[in-house]
Amino acid sequence: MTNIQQVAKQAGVSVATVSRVLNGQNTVSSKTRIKVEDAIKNLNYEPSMLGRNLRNSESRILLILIPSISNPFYLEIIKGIENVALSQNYNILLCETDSNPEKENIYFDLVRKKMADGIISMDPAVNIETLKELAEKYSIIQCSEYNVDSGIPYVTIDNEEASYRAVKHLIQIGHKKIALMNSDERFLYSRQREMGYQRALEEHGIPLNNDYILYTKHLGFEHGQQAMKKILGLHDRPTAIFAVSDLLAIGALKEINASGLHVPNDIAVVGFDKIDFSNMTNPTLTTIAQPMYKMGTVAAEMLIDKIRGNDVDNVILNHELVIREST
Amino acid sequence: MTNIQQVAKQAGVSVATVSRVLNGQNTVSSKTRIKVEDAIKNLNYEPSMLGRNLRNSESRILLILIPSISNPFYLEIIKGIENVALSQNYNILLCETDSNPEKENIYFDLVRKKMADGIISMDPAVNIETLKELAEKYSIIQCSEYNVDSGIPYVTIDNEEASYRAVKHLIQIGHKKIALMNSDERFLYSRQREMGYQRALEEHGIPLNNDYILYTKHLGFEHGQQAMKKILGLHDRPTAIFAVSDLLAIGALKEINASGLHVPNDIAVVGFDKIDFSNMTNPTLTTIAQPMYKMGTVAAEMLIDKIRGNDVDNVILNHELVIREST
DNA sequence: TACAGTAATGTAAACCATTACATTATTAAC
DNA sequence: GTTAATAATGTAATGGTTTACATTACTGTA
Repeated sequence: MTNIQQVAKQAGVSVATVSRVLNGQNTVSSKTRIKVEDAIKNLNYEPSMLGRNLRNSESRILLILIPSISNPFYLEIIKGIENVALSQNYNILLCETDSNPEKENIYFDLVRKKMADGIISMDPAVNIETLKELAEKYSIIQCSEYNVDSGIPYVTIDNEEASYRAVKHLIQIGHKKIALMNSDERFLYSRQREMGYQRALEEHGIPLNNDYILYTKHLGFEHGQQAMKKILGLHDRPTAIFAVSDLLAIGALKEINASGLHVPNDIAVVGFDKIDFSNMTNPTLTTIAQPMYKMGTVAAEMLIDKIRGNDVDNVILNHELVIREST
Repeated sequence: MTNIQQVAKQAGVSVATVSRVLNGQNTVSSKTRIKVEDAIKNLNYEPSMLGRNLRNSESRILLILIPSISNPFYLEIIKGIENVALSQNYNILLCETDSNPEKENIYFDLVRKKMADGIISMDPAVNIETLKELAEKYSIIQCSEYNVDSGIPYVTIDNEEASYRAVKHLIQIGHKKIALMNSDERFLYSRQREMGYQRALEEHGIPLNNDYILYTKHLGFEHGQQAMKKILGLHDRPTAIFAVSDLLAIGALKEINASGLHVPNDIAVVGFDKIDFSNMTNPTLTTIAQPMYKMGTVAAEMLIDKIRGNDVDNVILNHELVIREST
């Protein structure tokens, strides 16, 4: 494998000059530049990132922590991150934690060992204590899920308001018996969305009914089905479901269909996220659109900024209610 | 940031000894080992992958080339790859090419620049000439889609046979007018699946009808919808659809539902891949299950083997017909 | 006690590029 | 033609490991 010394020798210059040509510095005379470029072509030389990275003490790799790659919610975010990263000569390492602390730690080690320059964490179940500790030495951003008092910069949406709007929409089209299919109260977004749900009900004088609030362990399709089974078993069945994730909503949809009831005539359903699939179901799903791509680009910009040593501010992005066939 | 010299100094030994402790070599006396371990703990030392990688001329990163991260077909494969990779101390760089040669080239550069130790290509639209050239110098495996004469090792399934079985199933439950919703004939899997389709028809004395064979540009949901629209417009409508991808099939399903027809009573539908979502549709989708996770693990094992300098053989995995509500 | 043989440790080069600083070449001005 | 100023190039250290080879410390035996 050719290295920079061999190029220098072939071109009859010093390695410093070759390096300068490589990095596009303008202190090289065009005569020598051409000599060097010829030598590079001749020898088929490709500069080694290994040497460069060591010298520059950087890996040019960004870590993306997600709980599960199967949740399409993250896909658009990742695309956003990737585009910004690539444009700045960074690459991304996608890390699926399965919300498993051990796996998480393997990935944290990558940044400790200089294999990664920073982290964008999207895992709601991340070990926040470790993350805080890590954030003292390394560049870290939280995306979507965050912790207010951690001091770690984040980009997210206003979950409380989004949830409020979804529920208000259901109320406005005449529903009074509205169930909330929530995830796990450990997560901030879950608590915030529940608050929005409560606020909408209160504002319209609808009393809270605890039978109508369900929690699921995970945001998977099957969990939506299970939760919906419980709801269908209630003696006083709700006429509308607000699920905090499209996957849950799609599970609910499936279960309602299976029970012979009709959406939206018998039960209306609202989801959250506007994943691609929410448009492929029958009926299509009313949902809250998160600006996922944008969230990704912002997160990546924040992280790269932080890596460069700048201070970055938190960002709250706008959401949108998308009304489709399920309501 | 502490380095190995500082640890050596603190422990009162040489860097070689520290390195030996780090790499678990057994030529270190337990007395010194303890000294070194104490120093490591004291100084909070973490070995730098940058130095190590340079010295070892490796990056411990594997490149995964996929056309689109949005196609769930790849997700399980990726999980398989990742598990094997992690267990062998490799990390994976997920690269979405969008079947765009420029983007592809950015990623190829990573291996040229030693930023990656090898490639698993899953992109049917990959530039095979470049890939072949690259394969002479670097370790490369093709997964799912492959090229017979490229000399690049691959892991895949028997597409012709799988397709044959899917169509035969449709024939056995009484269908004679069976449409094939194919992708692009440029791709080997596409040609192979068409051959399986033809063989099944021939074997049962059903004449080929070219109106029943459609091609789509991409494997997306919308392309399935569009193709289905065309099919529904035929004066002699088929009674069954075999789509070469679940996403296409789901698009078809949606379109059939929208037109007021019933699946499977009016039109039966078979997909391909058994992605998670194929079980969430209404009705659930009959499909060919590819052993995606297994395919991933095998691909990763092959690649790591190749990186180690061993020769590897091609692998053909088994598929399975999963009969569900849509037929 | 001396010596061979083995176990433990150390020295220094290698991996490859970048860059502060030093040196040499060139240009401009008088 | 000299000198000063600037442009172009070179030298050598640096980043952090690993490891072949060299050296030293130990063990057991005669």
